[in-house]
Amino acid sequence: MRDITLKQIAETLGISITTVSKALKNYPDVSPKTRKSVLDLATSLSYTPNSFAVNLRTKESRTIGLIIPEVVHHFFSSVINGIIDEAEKNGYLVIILQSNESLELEKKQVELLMNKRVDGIIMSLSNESNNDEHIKEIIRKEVPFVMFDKISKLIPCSKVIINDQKAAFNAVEHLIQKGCKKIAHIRGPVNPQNAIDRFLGYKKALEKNNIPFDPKLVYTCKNVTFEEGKEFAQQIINEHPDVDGIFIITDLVAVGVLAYFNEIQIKVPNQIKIIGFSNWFMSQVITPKLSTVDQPSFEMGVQSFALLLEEINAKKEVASFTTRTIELETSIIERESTL
Amino acid sequence: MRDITLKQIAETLGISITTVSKALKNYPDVSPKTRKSVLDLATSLSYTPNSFAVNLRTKESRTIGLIIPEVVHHFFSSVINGIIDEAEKNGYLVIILQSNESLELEKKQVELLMNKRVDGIIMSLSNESNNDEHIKEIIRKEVPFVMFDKISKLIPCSKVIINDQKAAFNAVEHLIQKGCKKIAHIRGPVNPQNAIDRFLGYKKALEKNNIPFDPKLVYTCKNVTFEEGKEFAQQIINEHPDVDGIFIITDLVAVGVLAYFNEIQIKVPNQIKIIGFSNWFMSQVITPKLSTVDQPSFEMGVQSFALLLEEINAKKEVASFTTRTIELETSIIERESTL
DNA sequence: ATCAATACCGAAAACGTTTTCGAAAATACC
DNA sequence: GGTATTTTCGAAAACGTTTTCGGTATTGAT
Repeated sequence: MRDITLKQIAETLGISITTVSKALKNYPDVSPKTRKSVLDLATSLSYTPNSFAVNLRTKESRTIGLIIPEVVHHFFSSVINGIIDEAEKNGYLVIILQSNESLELEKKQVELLMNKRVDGIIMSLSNESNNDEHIKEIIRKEVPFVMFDKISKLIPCSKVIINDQKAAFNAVEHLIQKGCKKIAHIRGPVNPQNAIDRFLGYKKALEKNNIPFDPKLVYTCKNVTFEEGKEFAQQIINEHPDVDGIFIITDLVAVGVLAYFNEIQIKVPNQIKIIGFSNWFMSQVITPKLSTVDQPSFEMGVQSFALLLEEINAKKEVASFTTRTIELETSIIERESTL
Repeated sequence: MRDITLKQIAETLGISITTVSKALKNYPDVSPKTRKSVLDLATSLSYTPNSFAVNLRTKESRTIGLIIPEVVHHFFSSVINGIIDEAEKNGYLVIILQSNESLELEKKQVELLMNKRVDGIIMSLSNESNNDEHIKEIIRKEVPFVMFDKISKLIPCSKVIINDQKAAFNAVEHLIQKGCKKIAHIRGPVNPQNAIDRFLGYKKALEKNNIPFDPKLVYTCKNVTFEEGKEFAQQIINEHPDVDGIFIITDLVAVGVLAYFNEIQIKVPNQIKIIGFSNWFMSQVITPKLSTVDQPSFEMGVQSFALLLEEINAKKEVASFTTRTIELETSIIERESTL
């Protein structure tokens, strides 16, 4: 039971391959009669074009690549969701690869996708990424390319981001409005731009409200885990027992902090107020419910693909294309941990 | 700056395309000298074969398709992780599609992947799936096919599963050993085999321990959500205030139950003991920590791909292939909610 | 020097599609 | 009926690779 090809249809109908192809693609120069007979036979044989041949001929695969640090992560899986959805609506499929936060692997994955000749690549940088060569290679080969969330400002490409600095600023001001006087910050790793920006937002909010900035109150995550949250919570309590508010890089870590405070019976929000980041599903399920910054992850995926598609289409029509940066809105979600 | 092709290498070297191709693929009938010159030029031009052409010629894409109900789900994203990892180790890429628990969409996704001519398909059924025609079509077209977790017993294909019935049996016996006398069950939807099996395991454990089975103590989820957990928890307390143990289809719902009990100050595990299913990350983070059944999701992904690869290779060598079913071990994880 | 065996190379077909361009057939116009 | 125009069709090239098979060129043996 071999696959149906144009040739077979052409032979059984006694016409040429050309005409069959044209009939199926609604070319104007084929008579209604032959078109109908082709269409009828094609559907009755349930013909589907050989995508390998189509790819070769048209030089496009209608497939895009997505590289993210990790799949098992609420934020990223939610972005994946948005990308897959939007891609499918436009007839594109998505190949997903992980960098596991490793620069080496990230490079390899980029290469893999280029060799696969995907029509475009969407990517969020790994924390290790401080080297841009492999990214620049994408641009140089003129493969449509969009970055989201963890971006590099040095790369000229379309981007979908949030304003991390502003969002962090608002989060910390929220703590201040709730009466916090001495606010610690558990920040993300050194490299990623969004960890830097959130830290800067924290600092600015303090400055604007005349709270002295104390670098000793800033704790830096290495792996951004639940366990790190617990450890830093302990450190903070030991080193600065008078801290009354903590702004934390992401909900997962914040939940670790809450867990430790629950253990040693420190009352949140009475004694210490806590605000996280990302609006992870879990933050509304933990006790006390975690205040956080909502990050529109699904929408980020949708917009990322939309931007990529723009670039893909521009490339096809050999039209000029100027990269764009879309900044999505965030909002403070007030729950029990800052009440 | 066009792509490098065999032809270009051949021309600059003044030899034939054939020889270039053979040199690159280590055919024996090319002299060491020409091989070296080809290899040198190829690397210096950083030649990579055009995968579209290779696909067409070899009739394989080294790409597989994966269809799951939803990406944003701890269990599935973890399986994805296993599949992607194992696939990549073997030189395969993974296209991911969601069925959103809809039969209609599931059918469409299967069709998409077949038209794309992926080398194989891995799938977990949606809850709506009671019709098998689209699945049988995969088998009929002899596309290598593996199902995991939510399978259909009627389809003759390789499968990776856990023994849901046994796992549920053990979970309920765990409750009994901890002293529970009246155990309720929040079960999954009607169709999926694993919801049925877990229910049967619950029933058997009661029987074996001479606890009368009461259908009124069984609550059936529609959407398997956190909210449903809260609702059913309320119902159980109202309708059967003397229930002292609950076995719940999955951790997400169990966390909903815990949340409700926390709200109305019912003590877990003192007043009611609770055991979930899946060992979702969150279950060890909530208070009280949730006892649960560990389901090796990553390993499920790994094994699923391994089985698929076996079938793909058998097909390539036109070797016979008999489908296999791998049953992975589960284990009870005892935490605070059943202490 | 002759013959056989081996080493090395390339022509060509094939994978299945898309698209250009010219030719043939049908229709229109006078 | 002859010419001009429009419809309709198909030959052929192209996309870039893999692989078969036959053909030289080279080596070795005698």
